[in-house]
Amino acid sequence: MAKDSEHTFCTNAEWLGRAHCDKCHIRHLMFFSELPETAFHKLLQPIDHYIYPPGSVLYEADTHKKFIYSIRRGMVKLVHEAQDGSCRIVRLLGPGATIGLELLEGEDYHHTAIAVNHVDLCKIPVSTTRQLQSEYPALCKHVGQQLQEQLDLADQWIVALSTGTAKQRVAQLLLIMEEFFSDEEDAFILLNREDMAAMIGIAVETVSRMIAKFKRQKILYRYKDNRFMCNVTALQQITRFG
Amino acid sequence: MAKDSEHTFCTNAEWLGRAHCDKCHIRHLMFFSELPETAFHKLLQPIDHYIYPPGSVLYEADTHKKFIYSIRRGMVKLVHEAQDGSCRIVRLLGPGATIGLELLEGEDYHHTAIAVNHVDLCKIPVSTTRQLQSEYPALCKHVGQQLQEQLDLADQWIVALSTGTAKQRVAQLLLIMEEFFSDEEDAFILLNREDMAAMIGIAVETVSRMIAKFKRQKILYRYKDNRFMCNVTALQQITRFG
DNA sequence: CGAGGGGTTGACGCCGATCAAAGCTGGTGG
DNA sequence: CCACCAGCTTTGATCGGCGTCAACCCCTCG
Repeated sequence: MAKDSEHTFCTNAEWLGRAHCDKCHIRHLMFFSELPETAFHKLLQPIDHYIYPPGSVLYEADTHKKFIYSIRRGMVKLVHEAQDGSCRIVRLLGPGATIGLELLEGEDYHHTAIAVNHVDLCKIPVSTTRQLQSEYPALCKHVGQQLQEQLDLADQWIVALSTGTAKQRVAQLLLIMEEFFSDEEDAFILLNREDMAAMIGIAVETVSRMIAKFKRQKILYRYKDNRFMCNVTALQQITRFG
Repeated sequence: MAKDSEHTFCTNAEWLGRAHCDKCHIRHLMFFSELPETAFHKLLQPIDHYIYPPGSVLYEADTHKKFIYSIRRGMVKLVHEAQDGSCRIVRLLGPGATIGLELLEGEDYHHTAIAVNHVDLCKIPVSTTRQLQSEYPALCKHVGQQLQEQLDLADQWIVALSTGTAKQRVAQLLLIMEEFFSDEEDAFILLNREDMAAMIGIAVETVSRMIAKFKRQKILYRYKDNRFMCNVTALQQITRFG
């Protein structure tokens, strides 16, 4: 088996071990969903499985490491930082999403990827991806699907989160959290104000005001711990009429 | 050769005739750039070549026609219209871009596509694309490239055109026009105020004010006809410091 | 010549950015 | 166990930018 040149084993707290894609119980929604089990028997580079704590930087924009990540659990934000230090979140991704796919076309990452939650993911060398792509054309189709999904998300970001009044945008954001990131009990984790502000492009204080108001109006309410629920129809009204 | 069931020949003013992809002099930048000439000898459905006048609707969101378009000349805007009638332009595409690729994954178009200019394009049936994809895996890679490019554009849209003050956004928009849509003389066509407003999400009057101010400051000036040039460094200053 | 559409400019009011200060909460150490 | 602190959230006060409405200009076309 090839040597892993980047990590010293056993001293990396985040490293959980080699991924066993052929036995992965959630492979149906992961990056290699279409491949047969035998595909993983002759990989030149290992696929590793990590857990990162909140705030971890998975990779930075304009660097050229050589890994694609498939998210198993948790949320990752893709961030663009302007030269003046301010930053804008351009995407928020969860289980099943693949990030770093731009390495298949170009040299370096297009965003900085940061763990929002505790994030559980598989780290796949680009070379492995290329190898599997050439052997299994179905993987190309899956790459296309991933890209199309992210394109749709980006478009939604423009239309829903970058248009309208602050109130409307916050409402849209909550609807998105509820739709894409709610757990089996239909509750979702409320991001901190800074992240929300960076998503919709308004000031932190304004986000806080809107969220506080929604809480007072019981449109948004704590369910358990840090998990919240919201009145979807009320929020939809707001997105339409302000 | 298969019948063209949609168009009555010779009565359609926009129809220019069958495309001859194997002889196309700009094929290197079109959708089928990687395919050998022989690939086009056994197509089940024809590929047609059209010119549409400005304002033509190529397709509408949420309809399910079955064509992908490869742009040869001119500009196409992808529009999302909200339920209240307002609309937002999420992408502006030029020669070499392919639109309608979402049909490869789903049933219907995700945007309304409208010609900005006189637009010259090839209309490719989805079935033909699938057929060629299965025969030539290289086409899959090209689809991936197209999607990645559009994803990068969408991200740029979020970061550059949906962030900052009105002045900064207009400056960013001009820089984008100059970078991506300038002709061989480095001049570009100035869009009308309504389109610009729909791109950056601000009021028409505000766009007008900014453009007028830039003209007065000679940061933007008419070159010939409706073609303009701009002072790039001045605009870059503005995007940074307002 | 008049009508109509797009662009420009002015006046006004409101939304939201900014600065500042005061709660709240979780973590640390005495 | 409580005091204290740091970081996050909330709230208030103020001011500027921008949306809105309206008038006017300019050009094209009938």
